[in-house]
Amino acid sequence: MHDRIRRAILSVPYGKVASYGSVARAAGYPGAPRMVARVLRQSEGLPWQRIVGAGGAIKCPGESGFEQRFRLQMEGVTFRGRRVDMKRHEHRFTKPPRKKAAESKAAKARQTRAANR
DNA sequence: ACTTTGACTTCGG
DNA sequence: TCCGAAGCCAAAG
Repeated sequence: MHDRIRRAILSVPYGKVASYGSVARAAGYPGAPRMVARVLRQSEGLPWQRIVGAGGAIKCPGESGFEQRFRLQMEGVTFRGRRVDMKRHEHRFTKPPRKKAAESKAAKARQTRAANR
């Protein structure tokens, strides 16, 4: 399961961010955002700075939070006060490791809607 | 085997 | 906008 989460995190492109919840869902574990955080701490070599709290909030405590913010800005991510400007940098997952007809249909509908919007 | 804890989320006040 | 309570999952103690 760590792998799924890890891959989901790695799939977040440079200059974009994703919420713990999003990553969890994308990995196939909706309702387990806390594990995402756990993986981020244990596993090395991950773009941890791209993972933020719901609404773009920096959840890392102390210095880490400051560093995260700095790194994101380095990637061109803009901030709206204390949070990331999700309107521009929120990454939308596409659930790669999922292949059920119903789900891909739903995903497609979602993307269509997003495109229209 | 039980309780505590955490880089979370959502809902109310 | 900020703070607290409840829900939730897995790893540690």
